[in-house]
Amino acid sequence: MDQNSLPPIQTTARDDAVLKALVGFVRAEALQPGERLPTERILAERLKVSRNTVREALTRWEGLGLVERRQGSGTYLKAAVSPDMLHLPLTLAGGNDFTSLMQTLEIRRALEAEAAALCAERASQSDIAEIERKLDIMEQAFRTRDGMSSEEDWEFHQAIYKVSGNPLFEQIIAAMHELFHRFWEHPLGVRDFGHASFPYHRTICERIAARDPQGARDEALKLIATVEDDLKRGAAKLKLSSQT
Amino acid sequence: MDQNSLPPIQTTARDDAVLKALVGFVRAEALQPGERLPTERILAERLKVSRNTVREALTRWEGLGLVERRQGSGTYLKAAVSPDMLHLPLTLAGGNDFTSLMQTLEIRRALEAEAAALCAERASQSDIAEIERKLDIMEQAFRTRDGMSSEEDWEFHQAIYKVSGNPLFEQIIAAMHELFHRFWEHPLGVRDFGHASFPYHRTICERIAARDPQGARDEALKLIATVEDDLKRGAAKLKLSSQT
DNA sequence: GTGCAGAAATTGGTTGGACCATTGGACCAC
DNA sequence: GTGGTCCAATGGTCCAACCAATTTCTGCAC
Repeated sequence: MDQNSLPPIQTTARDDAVLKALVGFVRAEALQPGERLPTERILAERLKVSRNTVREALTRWEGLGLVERRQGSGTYLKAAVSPDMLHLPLTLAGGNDFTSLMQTLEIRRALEAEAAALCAERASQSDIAEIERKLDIMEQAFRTRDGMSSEEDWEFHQAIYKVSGNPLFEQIIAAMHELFHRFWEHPLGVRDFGHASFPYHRTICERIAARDPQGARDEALKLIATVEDDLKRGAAKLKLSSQT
Repeated sequence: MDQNSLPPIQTTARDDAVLKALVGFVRAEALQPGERLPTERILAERLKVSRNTVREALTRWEGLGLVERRQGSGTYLKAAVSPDMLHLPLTLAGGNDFTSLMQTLEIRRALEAEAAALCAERASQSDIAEIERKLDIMEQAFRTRDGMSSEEDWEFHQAIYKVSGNPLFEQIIAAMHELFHRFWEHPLGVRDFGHASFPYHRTICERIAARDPQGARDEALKLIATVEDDLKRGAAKLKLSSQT
């Protein structure tokens, strides 16, 4: 027998019920990110549950980054919600060391290559034009400021993920990106970090425009490889300076 | 001005303080995953905070999958904790249609191949032995029950992710796995779903044992390709039957 | 002693009510 | 307008119970 055919009854699921009701409310009211939710006291009254229960439910959502609570002000929606969301709490033990950063790059290497290949397969003419536009903006910023620009660089990559047709790429890589940059002010002291990756943005774009999935994949791999090299150089430098 | 030079002050941080103390406790007692934490009442007393505050803190950890609460039994550690853990909750919008399932497979294809390759590079002799053991169990189950066994199959794959040395692989692929199986009782009516993937488990294992990253990658790609084929066959069948 | 049903203790889940700290707007003096 | 004070609204914390699920103990039948 399929054990899923008889799910365990949920006699106690107050928090989840509250969240479910809240999803319904958000959708019914068409609340957008940034807007304010009802106060805890009102929710408790409306849903006929204790305010404490409401708080536990909201604490869950807060931990998931779906809402933000501001004492004295209210609770605000931070992201879109839908009934069939899947929450994936990524936990990276070890934090700010070299290993963790390298791990985010391993994930990104795999996904970046796949996204570039899919993009090359599926891009329409207008898609390609848009990617080239982002590339121009990025190269412009690079020359003007004589260095990689996180902002414009990121937008170029996002354009690729978008054209890949699979929103999961953007979501997951964005998570890796944030994980990476959370420890990235300039802790590793590599001044020209990212410089080496610059030329590969154009080559990726060219392979996509040529509808060459394998070529796009290869160029994406080269790009990530340069970032990995930068990271290793930074780590070596750090190790050296901490051994004095 | 760097806007980071003047971060907002944190006047209240009771929950975080509780979690910080709890991290210290877990490390001091060298608690392993599976072991039980002190009861909420004891924690409240020891930390001189309300039980409510303790509960909010634990709710956070529960949402992050670090801890599991069982009414009447206790609160149990589910994963290793460290002071400098990094959490990034990722929420994926799920869908139950063919496209969504295909998208999870695209992600999995990229990650599965990379994980297999890394595994082939990094596996020790004992790692290989462990993977072969899981493979034997899976094949045994396959022959006994004459069909793919989700449970044993999944354990085999997990063994590979583990040996890859990067916990993110397991975390992300597990999410894709759940997303996939959430709408998978047998909705597509493909009886022998998964049969075609069977032989590739052994070939992957062989390439890993031979320390052949590229070979392992190729076999992993073939495995995912069979699943994609099954999915497409199921979708075609479904389309046909719904057109009657 | 063994085995098992039922009582008792333990533990997380929920409730209601109270008070504190922060916020943001209203109002006022200048 | 500027700056200050006051005040109501809101999230944060606390307390003291009680409920519900689980575990442990107890005592009886055998």
